[in-house]
Amino acid sequence: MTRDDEEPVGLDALDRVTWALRRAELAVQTLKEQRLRPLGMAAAHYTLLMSVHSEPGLAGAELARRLDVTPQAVASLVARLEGRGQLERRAHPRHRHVQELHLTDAGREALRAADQVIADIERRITEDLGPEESAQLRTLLNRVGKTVRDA
Amino acid sequence: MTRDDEEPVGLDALDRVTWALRRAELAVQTLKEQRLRPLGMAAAHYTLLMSVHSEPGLAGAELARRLDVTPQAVASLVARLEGRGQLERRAHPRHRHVQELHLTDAGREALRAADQVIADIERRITEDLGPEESAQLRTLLNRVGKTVRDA
DNA sequence: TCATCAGTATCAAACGTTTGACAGCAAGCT
DNA sequence: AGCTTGCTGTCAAACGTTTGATACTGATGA
Repeated sequence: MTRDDEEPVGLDALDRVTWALRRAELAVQTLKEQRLRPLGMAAAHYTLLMSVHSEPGLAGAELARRLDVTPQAVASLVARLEGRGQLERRAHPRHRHVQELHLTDAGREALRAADQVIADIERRITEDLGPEESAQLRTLLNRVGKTVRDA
Repeated sequence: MTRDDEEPVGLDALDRVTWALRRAELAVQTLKEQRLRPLGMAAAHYTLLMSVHSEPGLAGAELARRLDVTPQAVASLVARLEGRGQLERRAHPRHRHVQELHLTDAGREALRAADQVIADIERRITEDLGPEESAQLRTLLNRVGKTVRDA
């Protein structure tokens, strides 16, 4: 490296990949939140319900790991959703201290309504990109995730 | 659309583009935070310093719009960075109520150190992807952002 | 058997952000 | 001039999350 990199600071920061990534994610998240609000649901609630739906019966701590959030954050969401009757905590058959998480019928219905909204956003994106480039974007994003996690 | 989409809920949610987007952004953000911590700086601080560096002299509210955060969040960050002597607020020449934001020398130095860390992460990603696909990823992400913002 | 260890859940406190409301300043208009 | 409108910055309160600490359970190994 004989090049003279002694710039005061990178001036090319605006067109970095991670910058574009942040902007895109922020925009998507904002739109989701906005569309979900009329249904009385936050994006975090939807994410949690969807996770429980796809893998019923796992514990809060385990769920927290999958979503990359703290166990307390999950507990907070679970408490709220349980209060609404959309989620239910059952005692684990073997480990008494552990609680399995399951969706109630009301929870399934709420998730169904929310997922229509989310799926619509997803559809708008994939239609704009086209099927080929959507798949490519997914691949690239997964590769970035893997690279960064291994760092 | 004669297809029967009456699934109880999308079971394909795990390989949606927006899901991959969330995972990737989360991983990148986590790594940034982790690498920036030893320097006593949060990712939000870095972002703010970088923005002020690239466009000095703009007001807090204007800065908030560029970063897609609330003015209060900016004010909070500015207060902290000003307390550290990395940022300075000057009275606008015409509008007395408005305050221009400028970096101090200490701020420039802190930004330089932080940017080495961030640029290293960026480099790791772009090297892993290759220049061609990095550019493509950037393009796709920008398109997603634009599509979603127009929705 | 008993002791240690890993994993889960819960509590309390600190932190950062959002929301809502307020006051000040400049430009535009009647 | 006087008035409205738009934008700015600040304050206070509510909310959600993280951090740190604690109690309990089941499994592991001496």
